[in-house]
Amino acid sequence: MSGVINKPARAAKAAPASPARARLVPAARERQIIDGAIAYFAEVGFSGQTRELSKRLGITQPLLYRYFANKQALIDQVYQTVFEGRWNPQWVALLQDRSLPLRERLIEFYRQYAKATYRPDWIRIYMYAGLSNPALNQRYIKLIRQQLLPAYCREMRHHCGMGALDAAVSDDELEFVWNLHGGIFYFAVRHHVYKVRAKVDFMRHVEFAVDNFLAGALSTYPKLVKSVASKAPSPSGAKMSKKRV
Amino acid sequence: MSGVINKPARAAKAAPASPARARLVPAARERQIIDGAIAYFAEVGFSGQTRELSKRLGITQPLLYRYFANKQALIDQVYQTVFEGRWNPQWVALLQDRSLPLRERLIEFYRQYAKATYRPDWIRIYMYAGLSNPALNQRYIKLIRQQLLPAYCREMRHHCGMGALDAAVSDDELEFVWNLHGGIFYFAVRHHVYKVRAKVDFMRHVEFAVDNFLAGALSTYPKLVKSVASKAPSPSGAKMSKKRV
DNA sequence: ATGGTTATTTAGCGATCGATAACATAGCCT
DNA sequence: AGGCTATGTTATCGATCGCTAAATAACCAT
Repeated sequence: MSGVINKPARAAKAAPASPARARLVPAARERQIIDGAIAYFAEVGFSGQTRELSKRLGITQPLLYRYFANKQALIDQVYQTVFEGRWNPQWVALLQDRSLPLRERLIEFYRQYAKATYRPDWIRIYMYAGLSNPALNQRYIKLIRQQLLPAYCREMRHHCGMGALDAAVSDDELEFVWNLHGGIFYFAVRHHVYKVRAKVDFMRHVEFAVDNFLAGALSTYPKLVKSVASKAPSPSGAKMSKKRV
Repeated sequence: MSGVINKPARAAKAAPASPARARLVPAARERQIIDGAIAYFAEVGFSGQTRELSKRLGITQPLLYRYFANKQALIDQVYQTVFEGRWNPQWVALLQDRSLPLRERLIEFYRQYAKATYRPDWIRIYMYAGLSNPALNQRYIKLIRQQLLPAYCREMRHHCGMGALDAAVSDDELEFVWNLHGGIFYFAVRHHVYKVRAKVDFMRHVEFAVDNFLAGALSTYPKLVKSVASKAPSPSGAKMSKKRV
């Protein structure tokens, strides 16, 4: 059953719907392979076989090696396509747009952010990548930590009425807002990785999470900033837990 | 370089320190294999090879098949050992012990819970399992959802002064408290999967997360319960998001 | 000591997987 | 129409992996 798959190649000529066939311009074929690889590796992980991938694409396995030097090169392209193509620099501006209440900004941000990244392929590839080679995740987290969260924290200060606090945000503050971020992210993990069907609407979950976070922050966030000022004046000391966690 | 590793077998007789050798009683060998498999599979995933595992154990690869029918049987034992062996039923009692403030209960719970499960092997195997076969994660999440979170929610009601509310906890409430749980869990994921070195102490992170959660809940949680009462009187309707997330 | 039981090793099969070389053909240009 | 270029396929190699059968050696009872 090896040459059989070629039979219907003639039938579909101008309609290469999903199992695209026949001659393609290299750019299109490469894109098709990458898209297929994203879907395939997201499903089974990067230990998936190139033969199975090519079968799903409706092409032969050696053809993959015409477009990618080896399997790792294909995987790298998958990484790059998934991670670098879905970051929207305007999210920072959205978070800082004080013409809207912070609550609305956060909810809108999470709607857009979730639409871009909380999808099966992104989440699963992100997890597979983290387990096998976390370098990319570290870079992505660095992006969040340096681009997104500082703006986040400054808006939190403003939200709590701590005016004119333009000092650099502390590690405690960054980790603190990451708590909201992580809670929402984990909702997506439960959904797309563990595949537990959600019992509540995602945006409803986000609304309550944001409301609770902001309500609590009114009293908690100032204490957080204060406690950091009286504890560790150094901007970034790598102090780790005594108990291993 | 195949038979070379056998050379020092004779030297170590009563001191099978780490690379245990020589004859062992079956129970001990089986335990040793499982422990080694947990460490190995946690590191490289379940696609790791049995030959490499046996090399790390200091035994030959066919010996694995004397103790386990096949690789999957060994993996199943790893699952069971890791997941079933680290759940403490007393956690529910701890959460319900009203002789302590809820804040202290939650912090103490997360210290114990993290000590048991927020470790590299547990977290990573949990993730690998979720990606390849989420059935176990679903069972574990069901355990949390049915054992832990209902008690959690009832204490939240009590915390918010909503006395005598012994009605069954709603899906909205369960998802809501899962937000705190997920935020803390994600801290461990960042640490053990993505391997970003934490900049703040874990328990310090927990304290602030719990404080913020409880402070916000005073105003948010009652609204949550109210909104659910006016919206969906059915105890568990599987309403899913309109937008896919 | 010795023989029997059984834990452990040696050797190797069959299937699979990544990768390569050689061959075939679709499509454009003149 | 014919040929040239580049896309795609067939066939296959070498390494790896799960797993098994047969040989070996350690421990225990007598």
